[in-house]
Amino acid sequence: MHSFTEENYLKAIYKLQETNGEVVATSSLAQVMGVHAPSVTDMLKRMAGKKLVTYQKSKGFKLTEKGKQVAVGIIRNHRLWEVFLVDKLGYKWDEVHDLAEQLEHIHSEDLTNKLDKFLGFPKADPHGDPIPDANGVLPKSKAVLLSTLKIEEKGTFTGVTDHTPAFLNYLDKAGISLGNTVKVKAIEEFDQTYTLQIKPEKEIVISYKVANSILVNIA
Amino acid sequence: MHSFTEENYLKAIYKLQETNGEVVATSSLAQVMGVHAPSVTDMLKRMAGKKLVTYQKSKGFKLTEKGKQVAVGIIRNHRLWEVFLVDKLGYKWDEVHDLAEQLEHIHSEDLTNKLDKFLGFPKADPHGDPIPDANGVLPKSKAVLLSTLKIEEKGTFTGVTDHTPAFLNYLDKAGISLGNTVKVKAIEEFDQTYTLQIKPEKEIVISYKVANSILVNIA
DNA sequence: AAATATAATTAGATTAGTCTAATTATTGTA
DNA sequence: TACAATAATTAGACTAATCTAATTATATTT
Ligand SMILES: [Mn+2]
Ligand SMILES: [Mn+2]
Ligand SMILES: [Mn+2]
Ligand SMILES: [Mn+2]
Repeated sequence: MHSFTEENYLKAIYKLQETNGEVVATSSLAQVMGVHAPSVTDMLKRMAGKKLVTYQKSKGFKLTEKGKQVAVGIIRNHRLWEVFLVDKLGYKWDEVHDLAEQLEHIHSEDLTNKLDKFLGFPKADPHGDPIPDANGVLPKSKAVLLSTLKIEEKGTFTGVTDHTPAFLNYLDKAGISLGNTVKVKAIEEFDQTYTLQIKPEKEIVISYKVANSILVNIA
Repeated sequence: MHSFTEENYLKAIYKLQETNGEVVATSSLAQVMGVHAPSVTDMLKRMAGKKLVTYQKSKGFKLTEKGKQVAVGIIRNHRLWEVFLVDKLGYKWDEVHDLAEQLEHIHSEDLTNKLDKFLGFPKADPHGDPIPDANGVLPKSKAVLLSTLKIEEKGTFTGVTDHTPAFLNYLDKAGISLGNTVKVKAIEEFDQTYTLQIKPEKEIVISYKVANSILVNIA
């Protein structure tokens, strides 16, 4: 079908479009793909030929509907495999991303769907990211950054925006896990440090940087 | 580490060495890899440079110890994934080979070992082929071809030498599954057709070709 | 608007893995 | 042993994905 490389470009474009708007620049893509700009220009021209992206010289590019379908399919694979690794094989949430980067490229819709069923049709991966369904529909999340909450507001910890093992490990050590209820007890004026209540009698202090990497659903 | 292509060459050489003796010919390998002879010469020269095989111009090649280790590792992956697909995802034994051809190339010893544990350290894959342990040790099987049994001899069906879906499906239809006890009731002089007793009161007739593709452990 | 800085593309090369056509080596037979 | 058949290698070319260096296009300042 498509090469791993093409699939990785599609995924990267998809994610850039999600966060940075419709049109993606050569340089951004080069950066996230870890290649130099001319490689991107070349690759994208080839992919435009396959109708996976639209491309106008020096104007950037965006995914076609077809390209988007493929991208979402890979993301579905990635997140389902992450659930498998954590729920079934006992991996920790900070260990699974690189393996899922490999497993996401196994080409079989049937396998993906059987895996989905085996896992009990999970709605989110171990990091709280939503899993597209078999039709490529991605549930729209209404989670917001913890850093947008005001004092006394409450929410449920549903995801992270930083997926690095370093950050995930920090959360483990701090005792914050997906599903926890958090209530903002105080926000330090000077440096935006947050004091949170998690569990009835546990209070913790986190930096703004941390609060800005945590997603919550407001209660 | 190694490319998928290299891994597939190693696996193919390993299997050729198992069945056709130590030294492998360019043409045999070209045939099983589905490429033309010059591609093999090229590839094998590169692989000799990496000390995966030894190569003497026009004299054929064989795996080094290092090459053998890699090959056995891939085979371990392949067979464990086949067990996963059948035992956990509900695939049938004739459907899993091509998926395992993809999954076997996931690079992670740790994943392989966790999968092994999750599956309960199986000794054999769904086709009865032995699974190498974490040290690459492959249990030596003493299974023989059903076609070597004499009248009134009994055995346990433990594997197949033909892995095609067509043959596996035939066995399903004939009602022969791994683990079944078989007893040779008659062998037709004219065409070597076998009459077998499987289960207390069930007798079936199979061709020589079939008897020659079934492995049994003599009781 | 012109000058400068930044971003993107083109040109030309490289590597892995493959091909076809031509050549050389090995093997089997007369 | 010499001749023919078969097997293997070399030569030269192609594609996907990458690179560096040079060039062109766009954006930002003065
Ligand atoms: Mn991930
Ligand atoms: Mn994830
Ligand atoms: Mn198989
Ligand atoms: Mn098998």
